[in-house]
Amino acid sequence: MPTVSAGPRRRADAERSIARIVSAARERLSSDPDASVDDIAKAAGVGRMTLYGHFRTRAELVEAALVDALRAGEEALSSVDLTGNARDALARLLDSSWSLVAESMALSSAAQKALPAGRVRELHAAPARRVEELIRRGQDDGVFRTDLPISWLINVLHYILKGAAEESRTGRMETGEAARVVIATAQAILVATPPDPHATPK
Amino acid sequence: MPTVSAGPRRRADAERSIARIVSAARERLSSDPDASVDDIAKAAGVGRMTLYGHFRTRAELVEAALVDALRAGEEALSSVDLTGNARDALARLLDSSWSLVAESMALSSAAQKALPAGRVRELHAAPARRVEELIRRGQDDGVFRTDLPISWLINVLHYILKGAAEESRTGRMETGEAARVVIATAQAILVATPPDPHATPK
DNA sequence: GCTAACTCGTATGGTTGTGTACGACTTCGA
DNA sequence: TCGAAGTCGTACACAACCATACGAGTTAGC
Repeated sequence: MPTVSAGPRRRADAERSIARIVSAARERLSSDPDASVDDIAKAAGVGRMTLYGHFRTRAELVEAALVDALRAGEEALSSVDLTGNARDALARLLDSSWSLVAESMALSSAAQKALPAGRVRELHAAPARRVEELIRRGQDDGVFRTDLPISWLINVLHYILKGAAEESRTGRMETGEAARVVIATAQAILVATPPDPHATPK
Repeated sequence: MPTVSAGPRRRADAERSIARIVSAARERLSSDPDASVDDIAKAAGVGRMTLYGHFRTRAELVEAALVDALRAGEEALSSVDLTGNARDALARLLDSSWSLVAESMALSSAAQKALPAGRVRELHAAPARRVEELIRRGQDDGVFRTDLPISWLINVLHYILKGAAEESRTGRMETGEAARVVIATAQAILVATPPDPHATPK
């Protein structure tokens, strides 16, 4: 795996090529999950053979692109302040996550097809943990609801983000509007309704 | 389009073949959106050539399958009582929609790829209208929120359903649990929070 | 029972994409 | 500067898939 892991010391130009390839793979796959290896090589400005010299299969390439995108996302999200009121922290987190998810949505679906089942979810474990911790804290504080499975609460946020990304991609929603809508929707799902006026009798 | 539209009178066996093909197409494409024409023909128990005799291209076949699935869905949903409290009506509608969407999710994605852009949404217009009317009524009754675009409210329900379908498909959520979770989530999104405890100051 | 409609197998052509092989050229790095 | 590492083009093998053509057999419908 010549991604970021301990490389057996490569030459400088090889390093540069790999960087350009991974970058191009992210860019191309993010706009078309079915982009061919050839497309990506062209976009990277290298020959297809060079690419195959570093990534033996398409799957390896896609995984490297996804890992890189996740790394970049992790970096961007690590600076988000998650302290204080959980409801507001959630808003801040979503505000920063929104564009990241929107951009790498197609990439994820490419990975879904090219990688063995479960691998994508496995790679998303770290970012998911961040969300999970925030939700748990909100629950402990009595701000978030506890009557639905935590795994669903985590994933539904992702589905909402993906949905909003598609709305904006196809021009059905303004990009600026999207953040507001996503946050309002997510809060509606997560925030515990205090009294519940005409609660359904059990 | 040899689907349901006024056929130029076909023979009985042809009619039967078409029915079997469309049915097989629905079944196969619903479990694998990339199923080949050959797969579908085999599943229908007919030769590939027979299939091509009725559907000139793959796109035509996929569209026929989608139209048929939508027709079946429309039929099932037409018996749902949407009167009374909008919140409860929504629950009934989702309870009936849930499994339909879950089953035809892959089919939709197949259509997304095989059909020209926007065509899928066009075909979904009728079912979407049903949801829209319910939401509007709920808004008029003061039961549903009005601070988010109606198109988003409609689509987000669909995203939730798709999400729940995936959760259940990959075994991360019980099928029985899914309906409850979907309904609770959808209600949280749509139902207007009466007081809003610590409203964000404008 | 006769015709037209239908079915079906096999073969063929064309496209697209993945992955490998070979050989020549260029660039890094010590 | 010299060897190794890297790059690159072309070509090839291979596999799917879509779509068409031909021709022979089968069935429905009047």
